[in-house]
Amino acid sequence: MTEQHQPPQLDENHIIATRREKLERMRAEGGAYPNDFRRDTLAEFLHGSYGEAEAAVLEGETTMFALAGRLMAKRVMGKASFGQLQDMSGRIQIFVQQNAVGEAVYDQFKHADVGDVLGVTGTVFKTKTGELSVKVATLRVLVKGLRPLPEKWAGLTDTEVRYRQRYLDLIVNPEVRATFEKRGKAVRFIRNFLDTLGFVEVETPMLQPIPGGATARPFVTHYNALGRDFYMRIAPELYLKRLVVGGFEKVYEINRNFRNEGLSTRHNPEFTMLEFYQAYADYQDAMDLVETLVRDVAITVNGAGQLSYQGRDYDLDKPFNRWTMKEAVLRYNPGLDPAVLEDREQLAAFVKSVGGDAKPSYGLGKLLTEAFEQTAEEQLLDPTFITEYPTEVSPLARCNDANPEITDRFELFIGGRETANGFSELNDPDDQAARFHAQVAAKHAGDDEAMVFDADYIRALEYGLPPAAGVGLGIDRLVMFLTDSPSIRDVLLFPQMRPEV
RNA sequence: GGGUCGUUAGCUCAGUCGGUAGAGCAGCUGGCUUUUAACCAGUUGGUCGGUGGUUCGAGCCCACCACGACCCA
Repeated sequence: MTEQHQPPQLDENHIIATRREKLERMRAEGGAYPNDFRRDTLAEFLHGSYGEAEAAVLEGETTMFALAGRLMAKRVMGKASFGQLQDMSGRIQIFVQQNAVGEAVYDQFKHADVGDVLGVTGTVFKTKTGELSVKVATLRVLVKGLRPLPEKWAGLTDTEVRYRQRYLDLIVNPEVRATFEKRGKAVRFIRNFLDTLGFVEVETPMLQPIPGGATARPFVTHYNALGRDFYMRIAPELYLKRLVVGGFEKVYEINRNFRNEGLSTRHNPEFTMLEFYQAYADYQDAMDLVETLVRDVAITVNGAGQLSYQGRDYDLDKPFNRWTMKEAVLRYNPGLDPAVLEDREQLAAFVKSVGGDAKPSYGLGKLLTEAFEQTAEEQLLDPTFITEYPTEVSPLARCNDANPEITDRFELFIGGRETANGFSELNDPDDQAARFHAQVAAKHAGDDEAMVFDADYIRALEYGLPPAAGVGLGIDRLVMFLTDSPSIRDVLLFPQMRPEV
């Protein structure tokens, strides 16, 4: 019994050792990891079909069902026992009687452990407390669980273990599964929403020779065959706009971006963005589309436009606020003289007074943005579009026709967090080249988030990018909001963590 | 990067003034044919995150390190 299947005892305790002994017994009897059991129903189906039926009616019910799942609770009383079986659809109680299944099988169930995967057949009935249950006819242990599950009452609460061992979190915390099902539903809805409007979904490179489309530090990797470094993309933007040049006039991509930043409850180094581009549309059209999309995704996922996030109520059915950046700064700084926003020295002093950065190289636009980020951003709880972003901080956006100091750009804030960013695209290749040069200069001046010159992108613009609007929308932050999740890690199945020691 | 808090049995947590390491659940043994945190009796299980230090003696005090949570940048 002690020979061939015994792996090195690295992480053993007596509970695991006991379960291994049970496994060895199963191996010896030739039934350790079978894959010939087939279920024909799910817990949810049984509840749906029989949950409302009277106990007396079910007594005549002879239909045999086969179901399988993880044993989540076990209550043994002499010669009759109850258990809870959990499958992908939910849980259902099973009732095992010695004189129904025989002494050997009953004994097997008595020694089964919470965490084992069982396959059972049987008929439905209701207990005297009225709980729909399966009266077991046959029962097999399909998979022996070697590690004990977390304690049944307090459960698994250690956030570190929950994130590192998400499978365990999913087994014992049903609401985690619900969050990720909502996430899937939201993404599916967004695809369907855009498809219906005639957008085409595409996939563009994640491994890029020149990182572009956003101001952020990229991850660097090495391409052996080419003998040079490549970058994990920080945004798909420049590729998607090349596709608009190529004639994909309504195009989108939902996929991962990578930014070389710290870890926090709001940031994960890889995150999911929707980006879409529409030719012959401007940022106002894009705002309208985003507003509809966000409202409808909430209704699809949660059933209503009204929802609660971290204890505060939100009503997405109401029109979203639309303020300019200056309006937002003045709104949250009631004593501030609007003239200050037009004077570089006074504005720099103000920015410093509210804890912002005011480097000598910053112009009025960058200082205004600092003031906005310091004093307004996190107060933008109800969905709010902020417009009139300074050109200085918007290297890819089209300048406003009436005022070249600002761009036709918006950001959407929900719950104090930036959730979407969109603008009328800059399609003048000479203007774009000039802004790239400014970014390159900023990079040389020490801004390691500044952009790199992308000559092919300029070449594409020289063929002619139709007038267009584009939007990036953070899926993770949207899902956080929709699922009332305080941390981005709660909406990522496997959030980035420091490696285990 | 800085601050605060945390790390004790498989899980959830206690641990007094520095003086032999505790509970519940889980596990094991026995009893129990409608339980549902089942119950009753008995019982196993510990490198107290790691490394040093102070001390006759450290889970507890000190230093450093690792990982995590929260706040700040």
